Amino acid sequence: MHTLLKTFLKNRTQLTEDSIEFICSHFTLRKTRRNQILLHYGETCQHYYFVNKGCLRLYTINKDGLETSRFFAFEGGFGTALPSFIEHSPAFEYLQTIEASELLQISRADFYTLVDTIPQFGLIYRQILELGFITAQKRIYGFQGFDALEKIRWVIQHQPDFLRRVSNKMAASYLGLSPSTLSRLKAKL
Amino acid sequence: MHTLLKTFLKNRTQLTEDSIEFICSHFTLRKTRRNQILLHYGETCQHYYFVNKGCLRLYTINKDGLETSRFFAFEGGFGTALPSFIEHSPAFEYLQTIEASELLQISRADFYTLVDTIPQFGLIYRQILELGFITAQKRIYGFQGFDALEKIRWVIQHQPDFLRRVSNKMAASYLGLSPSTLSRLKAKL
DNA sequence: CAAAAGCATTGACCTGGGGCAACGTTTTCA
DNA sequence: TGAAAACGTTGCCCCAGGTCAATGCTTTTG
Repeated sequence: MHTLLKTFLKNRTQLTEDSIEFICSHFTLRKTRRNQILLHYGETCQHYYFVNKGCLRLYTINKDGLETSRFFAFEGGFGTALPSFIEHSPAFEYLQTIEASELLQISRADFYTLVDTIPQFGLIYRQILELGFITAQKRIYGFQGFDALEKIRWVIQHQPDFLRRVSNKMAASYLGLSPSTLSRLKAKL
Repeated sequence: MHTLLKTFLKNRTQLTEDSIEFICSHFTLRKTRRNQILLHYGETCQHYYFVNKGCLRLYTINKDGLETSRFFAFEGGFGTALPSFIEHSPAFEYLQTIEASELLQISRADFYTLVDTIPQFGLIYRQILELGFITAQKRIYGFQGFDALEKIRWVIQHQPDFLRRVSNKMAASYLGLSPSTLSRLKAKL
């Protein structure tokens, strides 16, 4: 059950088998259905999730009812509503699994206890933050000045499975395009 | 010379006077001119900067020669080309002071030594990362679905001094608008 | 397993905001 | 301090990509 998570941990730091077991023991399995919502807008996020199977999506709905996808985590990735989780404040976003999924979840309290007591785990958290920061920057700034076609080429290049895995509608809302435009342009390669 | 930095540190954690002095002793003063470039595209960023006076800008120039401003740090703020600094790799951006400025700079090596040896400083770094992450998210996702006028209202609301302090051109490149559009819309309040 | 709801695709039409250029003002620097 | 360069503003034109709607396909659910 914790195989994938253990691999994740081993790939990032030197940790003894015992520490790894100890860390893993704080993660519990949660099975979810397609389109199941884990966190509603306005709720405070209490868990960090590791995706064992399936896919986690972070999104918002603006005042006009328009959905915007912010982030997707697939197998082997971590995800949560980070601003809410960090600041312990109501989220301005939703968290859902877009497929039937298996998540390993850890509570906020346990998470920060591990961060503060196991230096290696603190390091992993720092890496997650650093990487998250960099990835977000790259996506955003990489997109700056891109037209619709360039954005599509960009995802195909950087996340080859993305368009296959995610619905046209969600992909469009991630790229900041209308579903029609994405559909039209995909038809032209 | 280190007054502002000390205030910054004191506001964020409990640190003894000695630790604060010790931390500050690693920051050296650097005076720069208007439009002086501190880091060129392709160079590896070796310093973290604290702005004592003036303003630091992070920007890129794309293949068509178009400038995009990514981030501004004013008095009392930290700034650097974070992806390059973190990954110790060539930057895909420039760093400059857009006014004559006084910066307190710390070398990458010293910075990470402090992070690793003074837990409180590690905590401050974590806070900077968390905050940077959240701020970036808010700016980006806050802008999603905003039209030009809404973006302008957003900065006026959240960074009232910004439009006054920064040239029309730079503000436009930060907001993802053309200078003409920004100019036109400012005229209509 | 059939009705209903949701999604993808595509055509017709429309518009926000970008590009370009002209002109006045401000900044730069020899 | 004066010529040159850079910037801000504004008018005119145009197009990438949005909205809306029709059609057919796929998924959901009672």
